[in-house]
Amino acid sequence: MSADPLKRALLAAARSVGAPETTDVILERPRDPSFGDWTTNLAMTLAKPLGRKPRDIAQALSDALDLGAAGVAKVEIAGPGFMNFRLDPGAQAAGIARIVDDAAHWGRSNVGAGKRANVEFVSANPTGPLHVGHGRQAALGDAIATLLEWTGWSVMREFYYNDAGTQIENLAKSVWIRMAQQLGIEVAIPEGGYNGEYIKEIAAAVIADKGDELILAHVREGAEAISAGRRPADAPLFDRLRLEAVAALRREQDLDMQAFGVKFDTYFLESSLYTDGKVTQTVEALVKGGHTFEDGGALFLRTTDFGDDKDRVMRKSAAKGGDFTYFVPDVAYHVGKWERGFTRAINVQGADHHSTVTRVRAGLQALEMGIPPGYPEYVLHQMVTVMKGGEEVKISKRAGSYVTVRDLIDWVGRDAVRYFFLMRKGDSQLVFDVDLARSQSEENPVYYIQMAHARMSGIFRNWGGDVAAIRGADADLSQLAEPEAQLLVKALLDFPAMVEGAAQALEPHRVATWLLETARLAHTWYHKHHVLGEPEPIMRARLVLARATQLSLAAGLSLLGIGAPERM
RNA sequence: GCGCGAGUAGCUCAGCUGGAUAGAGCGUCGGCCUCCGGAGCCGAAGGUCGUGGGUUCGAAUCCCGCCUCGCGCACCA
Repeated sequence: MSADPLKRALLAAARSVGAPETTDVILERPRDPSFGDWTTNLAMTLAKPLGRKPRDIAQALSDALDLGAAGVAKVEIAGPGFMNFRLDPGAQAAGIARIVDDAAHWGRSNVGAGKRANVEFVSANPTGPLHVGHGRQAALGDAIATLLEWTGWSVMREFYYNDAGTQIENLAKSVWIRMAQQLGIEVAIPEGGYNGEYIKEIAAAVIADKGDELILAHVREGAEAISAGRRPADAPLFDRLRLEAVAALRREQDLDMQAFGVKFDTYFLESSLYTDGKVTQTVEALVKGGHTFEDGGALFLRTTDFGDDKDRVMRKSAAKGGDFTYFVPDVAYHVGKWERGFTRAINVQGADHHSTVTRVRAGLQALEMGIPPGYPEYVLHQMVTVMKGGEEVKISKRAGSYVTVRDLIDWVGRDAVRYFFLMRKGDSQLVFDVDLARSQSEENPVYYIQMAHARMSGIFRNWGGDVAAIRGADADLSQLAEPEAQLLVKALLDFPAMVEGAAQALEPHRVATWLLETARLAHTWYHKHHVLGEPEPIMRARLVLARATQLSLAAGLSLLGIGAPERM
């Protein structure tokens, strides 16, 4: 029994005592279960419009309430005017019939009504393997996208490659230097260069592949130029190295995401914004709109008109190279998202990028093209600390200076990595305990939840019947009257509302919390009450509950991209 | 200094958008293996919700001040 019949009955009761047409009924789960199954503060909110005491109103509402229609066994008035409802246990348990009868839609809703949302996440520069922060973004972004899909949005998962700009230039220079070193030339990696193992691998691959064409004198000249802070004279070779390096790292990052089970619909290249002319178009539109000015040879956008604390440079002065700063393509990129028809754009990023939020939005507002001020939305997450053997891990062999997503997956497996990244809300810092994630014991929440699912599956294995054919009508669900069964039933019936709330708040951790709690209730019920070997009516009812539990746990796990094993 | 985030049990964290006696996991202590998987279950102890004010019937939750920690404050991305 969901809250809906109760809500309708209360609304009718409210009308009959003279409540305004606009009255809304808010039902909540009481914090303390001994207060009942549902509670409402309706009488208190009606106190002012009706000019009566809350407790009197509560009594009048209680008298007017159609208990049968509401599925309520008992109403209590408590405290300043709360109304507590205890549902009829049979009526409540009957609610789980719809879980097993229509498993494919359980937990899904349609508030998004097919509107288009773009979820952009990871968006790493192709300059190195993905680090743990990207892992958190991947887990968050993928889960948020799934949550939106479950609530009726049409979602595109997008990865934005910053494949233009200074960092890529540094990447190419680093590869050049490693190549030179491997050819016997003595040079050092310059300031700001990359020095992970993977750079050596790329350099070695280039030599192996194109060794015959390499002109040693050019390599030497380039190495010296890079050391002196310039570009190599052999521009075609430098270009080639850049492309090789970017391609190699994109392959590597793709493999990382594949290992993590994350699939993107679109890979968007920053460089395409330049080749398509979108960047210059955006700049022209901004200049035309009158929100720009020049100072010291640089072109500024007056972002302070839109809440920024200082104006930002769009195009550097000639003395600084005359390039656009990164946020210009970023604005052009988001114009593109809007033009592609995404009424929502959600960006999942590390909190260290939060300064870009105001800037990008300011750029979009300055264009005055009707984009809402809150576009795009941002989900920013705090830093991740990796702990192993009681100590913080900072170094990865391949990447050199940071722990990679691949390291984590290798250590603890995909499911545990996903869960650990999602069990905390994004805006709190996360301690990733590798030893805990790896342990196959009750301490590990992932195993605990998966075990609950496996146990339900185990019941069906021993039963031997056709699990998929189990229907609510096969059983008298009022048999599920024990406290342990009722608590589990309530948790299961909360699932759709939980999903909707998590989707609306863009907070996948609510799913993780729900899973852990529901798994606990499932273990407790399983331990206390047997399914098989009980009298037929009881067994039938418990099979339905076990099936509803199995389906709900599997649904919650799949929302987070985690497997639901039939056996452990 | 300014902006953003965090501060809740010994530890790691929830707290459903302002509700009743603030919860979970781990850890600690104490129980439970003839039982659909003990990779488990049950119970107990444990908190001045960083701090000082304010808003109201009611605050961990909203507002202001202060303290601590993290991140960011480029003509880098």
